[in-house]
Amino acid sequence: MSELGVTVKKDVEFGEWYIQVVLKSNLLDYAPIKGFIVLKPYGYAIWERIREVADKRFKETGHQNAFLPTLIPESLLSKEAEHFEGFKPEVFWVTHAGNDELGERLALRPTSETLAYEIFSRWIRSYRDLPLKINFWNTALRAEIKSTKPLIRTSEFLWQEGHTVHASREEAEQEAMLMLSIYKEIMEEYLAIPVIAGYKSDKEKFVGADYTLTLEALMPDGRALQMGTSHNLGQNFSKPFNIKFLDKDGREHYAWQTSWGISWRLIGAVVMVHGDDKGLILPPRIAPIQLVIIPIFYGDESKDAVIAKCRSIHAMLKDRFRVHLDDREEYTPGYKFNDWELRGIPLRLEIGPRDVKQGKVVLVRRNDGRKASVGDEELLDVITNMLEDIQRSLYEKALKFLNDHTFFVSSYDEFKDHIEHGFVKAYWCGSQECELRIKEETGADIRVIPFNSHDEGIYKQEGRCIYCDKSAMKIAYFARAY
RNA sequence: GGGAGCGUGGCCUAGCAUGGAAUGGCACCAGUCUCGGGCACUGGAGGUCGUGGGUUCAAAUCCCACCGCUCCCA
Repeated sequence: MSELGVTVKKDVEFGEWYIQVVLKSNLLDYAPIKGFIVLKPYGYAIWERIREVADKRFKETGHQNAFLPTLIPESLLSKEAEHFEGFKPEVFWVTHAGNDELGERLALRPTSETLAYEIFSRWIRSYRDLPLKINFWNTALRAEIKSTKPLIRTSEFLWQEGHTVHASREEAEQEAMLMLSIYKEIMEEYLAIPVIAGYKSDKEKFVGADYTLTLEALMPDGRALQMGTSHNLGQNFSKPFNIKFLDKDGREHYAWQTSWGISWRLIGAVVMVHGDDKGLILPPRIAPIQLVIIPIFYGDESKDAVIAKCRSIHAMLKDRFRVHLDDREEYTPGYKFNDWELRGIPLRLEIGPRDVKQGKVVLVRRNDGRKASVGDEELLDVITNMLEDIQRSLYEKALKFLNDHTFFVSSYDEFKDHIEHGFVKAYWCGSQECELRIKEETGADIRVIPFNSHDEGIYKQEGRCIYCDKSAMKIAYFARAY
């Protein structure tokens, strides 16, 4: 019992719990380099599900996939000064080809804006070439010396980075907002994780962007996790990279740009938000295996009948669901129950001699352990409903946690009382000075300045900054973050 | 940026104080047997004790240096 399963309680030792779950559920392994991980087939299968869903939405909204090099010449990376300064401390550099020192250092991409835009500038001539909407599924490398955590913060990560070029400011704004809404849909409807949407503060925005839109989720330990970002780059890159187009008016204009990304960090969020003391719990819509069939038999005579039924049920389900028949003979059913629970499979289907006789199967829900005995003929409908119900339950539970751990405060003392337990929502005057002080004194950042905060009743009137007490129109969500 | 911990078969671990044949469990392989919540038994294979140097008749153990990894806090 001891070492196969998770040996600590999620509520008691959250950090240790997380590590044990991601390792023991076979999502990933450590790599022989500090801060790097190996995504194993099971973890990669989850990434493939996320990618499938996202890719479909990207294509529906007119984006195309492409690929570009991993290496970026220093001269390009440094072309937009603010951007370069921001990434400089965490860039890995290639300095040699074989034994020969390179004339110019090459960066392992921390993100591809500079490289992509140097290329885009050669592709774009007129307004007819716009909008240009390209997405890259690749990895990025950022040297994380300290505070690494598998999937959440690693020196290399799988992600997608979308890059678009538009003829007008308005179009770029709409694009940044559209992609944020697609991300939100994926997070809430597929990952079953509620998120707060809004703006980053200037301090926290992407270096080189006019502004950054973000989606923030709350983890069970009360810390916030940035789930995805969408940047309006304005003309900050089109100018240094000379992305110009000839417009209908016969004049050349600098283009307007966006970039946006989500990463395998989302898998880490799913683990943290939904998992329990037994291990992973995967939302049905992204689970690589939605239900697992486990045969139970005594002796050879019941075995044949049980296996036969398992096969026919498997055949019946396999076109509708992602289903796996675990017919390994070297493991007992009890072992398999624990094993698949650790891996977070949403539904378990048990078939034993009793069920063969009665024309039924036993269904067990991973999220709440509830068991049901179901007749073969109604199985398809019952499973469909159960998977939907599990998906919904996970979201609702996460939403309740978010609501229960979001605190509106009107004094700095209250702020400090709550900041370790979740999101603290407070008025903020907008000055970076207050933001920095709060960070220093409490360890908390502004995670997001929500959209439409003034539409909600309580915030309609002007308030007072939580730190300096000057008049404030803005509401911000503060939290300690990963 | 600050702090702590750890390196011994694939994994976990004993041994280290007081130097003298490397311990046990899990996993693995073969067979018998079992199966409605991590079955049992028998046998088996598997080791540069992180690396380098030093002390010693003798080093996992003592000394020096290095390397690597992890966690916690900001």
